[in-house]
Amino acid sequence: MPRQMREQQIIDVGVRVFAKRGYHAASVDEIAELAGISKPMVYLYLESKEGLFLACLRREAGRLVGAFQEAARGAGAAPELRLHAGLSAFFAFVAEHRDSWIVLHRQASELSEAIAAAVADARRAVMAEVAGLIRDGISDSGRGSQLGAEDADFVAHALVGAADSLTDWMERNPGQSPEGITLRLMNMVWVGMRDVLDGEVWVP
Amino acid sequence: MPRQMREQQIIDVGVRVFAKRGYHAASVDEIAELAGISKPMVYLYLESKEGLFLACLRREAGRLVGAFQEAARGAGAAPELRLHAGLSAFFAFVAEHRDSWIVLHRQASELSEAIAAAVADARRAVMAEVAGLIRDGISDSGRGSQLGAEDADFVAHALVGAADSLTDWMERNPGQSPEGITLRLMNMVWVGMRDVLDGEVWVP
Amino acid sequence: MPRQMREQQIIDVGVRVFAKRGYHAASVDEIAELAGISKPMVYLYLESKEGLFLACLRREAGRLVGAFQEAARGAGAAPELRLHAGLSAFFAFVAEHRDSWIVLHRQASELSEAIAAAVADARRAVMAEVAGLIRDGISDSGRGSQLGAEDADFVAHALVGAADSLTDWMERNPGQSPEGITLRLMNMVWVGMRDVLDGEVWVP
Amino acid sequence: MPRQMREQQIIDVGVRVFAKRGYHAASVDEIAELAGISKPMVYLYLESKEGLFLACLRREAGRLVGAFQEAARGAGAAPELRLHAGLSAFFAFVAEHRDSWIVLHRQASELSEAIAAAVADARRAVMAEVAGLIRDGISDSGRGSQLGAEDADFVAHALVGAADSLTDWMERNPGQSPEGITLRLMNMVWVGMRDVLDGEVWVP
DNA sequence: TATGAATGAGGCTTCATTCAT
DNA sequence: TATGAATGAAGCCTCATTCAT
Repeated sequence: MPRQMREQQIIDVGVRVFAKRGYHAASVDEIAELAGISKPMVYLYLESKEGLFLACLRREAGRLVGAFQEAARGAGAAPELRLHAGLSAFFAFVAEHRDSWIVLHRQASELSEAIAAAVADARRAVMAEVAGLIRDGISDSGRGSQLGAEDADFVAHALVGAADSLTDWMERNPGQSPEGITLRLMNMVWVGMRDVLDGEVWVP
Repeated sequence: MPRQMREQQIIDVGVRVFAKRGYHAASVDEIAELAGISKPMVYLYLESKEGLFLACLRREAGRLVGAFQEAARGAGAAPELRLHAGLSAFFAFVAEHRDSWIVLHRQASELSEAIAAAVADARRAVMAEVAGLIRDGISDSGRGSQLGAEDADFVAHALVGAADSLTDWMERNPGQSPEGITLRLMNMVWVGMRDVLDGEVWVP
Repeated sequence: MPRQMREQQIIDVGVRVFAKRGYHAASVDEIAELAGISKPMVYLYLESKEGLFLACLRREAGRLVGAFQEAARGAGAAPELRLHAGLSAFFAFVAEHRDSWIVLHRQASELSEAIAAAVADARRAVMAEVAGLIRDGISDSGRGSQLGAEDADFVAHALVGAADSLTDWMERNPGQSPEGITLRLMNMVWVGMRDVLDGEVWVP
Repeated sequence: MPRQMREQQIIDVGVRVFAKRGYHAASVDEIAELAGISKPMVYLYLESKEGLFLACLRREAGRLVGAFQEAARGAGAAPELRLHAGLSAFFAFVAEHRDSWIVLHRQASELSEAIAAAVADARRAVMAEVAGLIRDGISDSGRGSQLGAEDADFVAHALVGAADSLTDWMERNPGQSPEGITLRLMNMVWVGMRDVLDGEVWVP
């Protein structure tokens, strides 16, 4: 079997196993066995466990970014349409390529069940707290409530994820005060939510 | 030294080391040494490596959630004020307790440097793509541009984080189509951003 | 609590725990806890784990030998009566003091379940083989068969145990050939069994 | 070196070391070193310390049972001849394969020297007691004394071993009273011994 | 008499990785 | 191109045992 093919085949298995077990728990032994080859082949083609993981990472990241770009590019000139198309492609990719997304997103499976459960609990507690505030905000606004519990949960996920990710931005922008960041995020999300409740709608 | 104190001291060190090395790479040996005690003490007080990690996780999660709740509770009745105060406390906590946040957020450090770099690269590529669209959207809107590159980056981080987190929501709400999720997210973020550009501002 | 009493109390617990877990698997921690005292007390009174075990061993061995001697002594002058009484006391002791016997006899519990099972299997195979021969011998003898399967099993146990124990004798009597030992054992057991089948009976 | 061979070689060493040290005191390190290989090989071929011990146990048990069966099978039709041949093979095996027998029989070496000595002392005391009775019985019987001290010791070993082993039988036959067991054992052994003294001899 | 706190030492096990063919 | 055989290194965990009080 030609080198190119073998390599792809190993990466295929790698993605599957890394997704299932996480980086550390995955063993080269298992990957080699599932790929139907011997361990030295893995090392010959991918250098090391890390090399193999990087190859998996890069291929899947490329595919994900590619899907986003292609969709965005094909959606005309308007930037909001391009963004919309890109996001749409992203969610579709995640829905269709579970293992790829898990490897890129890594998490959960990397840690033991007990730990993963504790992490999930903590995150769930935060979500609940935030979702509660959102719900209160909605009913307080008196704007009627097209938004139910599910929606509040949706907004909470988006908000928590945004905050989570902004901690990276914060790190890269040392001048910014936590307070400033908070205000910006509130403006973006809260104003958007309020206006949506007011009937303002965006459609592609 | 009394039991209670020792336990907290071990957890202190644990948070530091787990933050620096990640769960797998952290060794109980190192933690014991930095705590100035022998390994058996760690096991006597925290049961196992996993037990120690869980203790770290729980204590720091409790502190974070506590900070959020306390701030929210002290901010009056209006939900948006409470949300604002909570977020503010969150960002302040993250800024002040680096290690705690890293342990809770885990990530990068769990993996080797090369891998963490590759992950960061992929994420940065996505960010750049998205930030570009945001910038285009802003200039297109002709609304003048109070928002510069830094702001676009901010929005991109928030948006990507939100999308990232919504993949979990998606998993828990199987009936939802990727397309529906996309639309909701666009409405929340894009409308908010547009209206902010139009001068609508939220202040606490 | 006076030293004497404490010591006996610790030994009581020791016998129980050593019987249940075997020497290695028994932990001083458990013994101290069950005795309701702290570990240093165990060391203060019994020197070491080994010292504790030896104390258990000696006390129980003394009791067993004592029971045997006392019974034998009280059974009159005829040696076979004395032997009979001693054996009787022995079996009664074993039946009544399970833990003591297990500690003296040690075995099974010393090893993991899987290993103990394997050992038991091997011994059972040997028993079956021998019991088969015994049964054959009985029916061959044409002497009618007061002895059933249960009896054959009894004889097999006795015979195998005797052989087993004679390996020690063999070791202490290097001049003896295996063949000679065999002949002696056969004479003792087989002749006895045959004569018993012929109706010769011994009663105390 | 081919896999099969290595495995046998490891088991060879295992038997030697387990016999010398006992299961718990034996270390995989030592076994690997004596086998001239690295520890991981032991685990690759035998799974675990327990797996290695079980392999030793099974191989040696198989050999012992095999020797017994083969001898018995080749000894003609008369059951007593077959039993005789089997016992003969057993004692020969034990004499020739010290380590195998120790591993199968385990004992002494499992425990520390001091403990093993104490156990031996206790057993020796019992033996002496019993042997005394036997001697007395012989001289009492007035049948002359072809049997000397050595013989009495032999009978004592057999008798004690039989009694020892019958405690297992007793456990498996709960209906049986200690007294009943005693009577049976006396009949079997004492009658045999008496008749042997009377000149009744069994020869193959 | 009694103990809470502490440790040195050592064992089993598992990898990622590489020869030699 | 392909592999069967082999290992260095390191980690988690558990004990018997002892201070200092």
